[in-house]
Amino acid sequence: MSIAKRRLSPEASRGMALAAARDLLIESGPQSVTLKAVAGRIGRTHANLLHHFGSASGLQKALAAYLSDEVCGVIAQAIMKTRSGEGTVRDIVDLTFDAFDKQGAAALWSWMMLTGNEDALDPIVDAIHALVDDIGEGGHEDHEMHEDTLALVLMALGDALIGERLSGSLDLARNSARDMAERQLGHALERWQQEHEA
Amino acid sequence: MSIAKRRLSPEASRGMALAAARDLLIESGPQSVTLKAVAGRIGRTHANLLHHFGSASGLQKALAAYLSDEVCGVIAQAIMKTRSGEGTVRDIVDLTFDAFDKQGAAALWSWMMLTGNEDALDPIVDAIHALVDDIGEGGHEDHEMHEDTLALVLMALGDALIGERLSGSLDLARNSARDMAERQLGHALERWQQEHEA
DNA sequence: TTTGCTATTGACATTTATGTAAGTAACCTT
DNA sequence: AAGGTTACTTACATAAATGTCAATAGCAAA
Repeated sequence: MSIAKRRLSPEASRGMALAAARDLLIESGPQSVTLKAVAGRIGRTHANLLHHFGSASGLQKALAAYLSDEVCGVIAQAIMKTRSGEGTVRDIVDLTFDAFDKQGAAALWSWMMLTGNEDALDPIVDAIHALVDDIGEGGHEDHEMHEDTLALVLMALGDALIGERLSGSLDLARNSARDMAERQLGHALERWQQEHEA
Repeated sequence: MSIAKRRLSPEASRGMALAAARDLLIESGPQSVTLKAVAGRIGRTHANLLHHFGSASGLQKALAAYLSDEVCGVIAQAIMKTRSGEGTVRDIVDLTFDAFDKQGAAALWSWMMLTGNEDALDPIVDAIHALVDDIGEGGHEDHEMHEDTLALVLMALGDALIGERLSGSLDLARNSARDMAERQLGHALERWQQEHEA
């Protein structure tokens, strides 16, 4: 009696579902990422998602890993370009801030905190750690660099959540936080440079 | 057939409910702040909360206003002490960070973002704005001070959400973000001082 | 073509949060 | 002490999210 649709490979099916979940997260927030909504976006049923991900929290974990790779990949690429002289410090800042804002990392983190799904945070932390390894690849990985990275990520996350409302209330430009982060990171990079020469 | 409990004034009832909601928010996250859970904490029924707050989102808004006043009141007090020489810069930083972490402001903001209840954010923004007015009360309210305030709040929010996980992953002390904020705010205060004298 | 595997579906069950309505009883006023 | 106001409760209704299970059917291999 059922009208089964075209069969996809498990990988393809999971990939479409995760992309749809990411879009839903960015557009409408974590609460809108339900099995029914995600399934509807890719023309499937919620039972189908349960088949592929096992449970709703399984989908959450998979989405966290998916988003982390995507986000950190973009940022790592920008850092590489900067190191080779092709990009600017501002590029790193913008990409990091965009990752949390437009790419949904901030919304995801809120969701994980809300649902108390701590396991799902692991892939994000791992991805950021890998990102730091990338930055310090030139054999230069010290305490201060880790601190500056922490500051950059914290400000990016905070800005994604309340930047718009708060900067407006304080009569500041929307990109004030990015400007500050750029100045800070610029100083940090100069410092690293000097230490590297010494 | 009903065993009606002792009648409280609407104000007392609302106050107990809001305190219980705050505790629940801090202990178990936004998702645990339901009508049933809050009512259970104060020995009432969920219908009673609907009677006092009109709806679930009415409770959310009331909680936002309640938390904002509480949090910003504490911070404003610390700033006053610092201005009069009784407190340190570190006190301001610690109180701000605690407000978002231990007092639940970060969880509240995540909740508002999650539920898309933008109206509920108004009292928080207003409270922070009032806080800035307090800081600049000595007739000293300029662009840079607003920027430094923004940076402090953003880092406090980010640290409350991911500070523990991230600092651990980067082999940093849990209070690294607070140390950085303290240094930044210290420099800013010195700068204000110099400009004030000039 | 036939057979096996499994992606996919529809129907049902469960849980939980929110909301409505009517009745009960506590407290204040007169 | 009587009566009115309303805080409070129980019972019911509704909607949405998650999960289970058997049945169907697409696709590849034999």
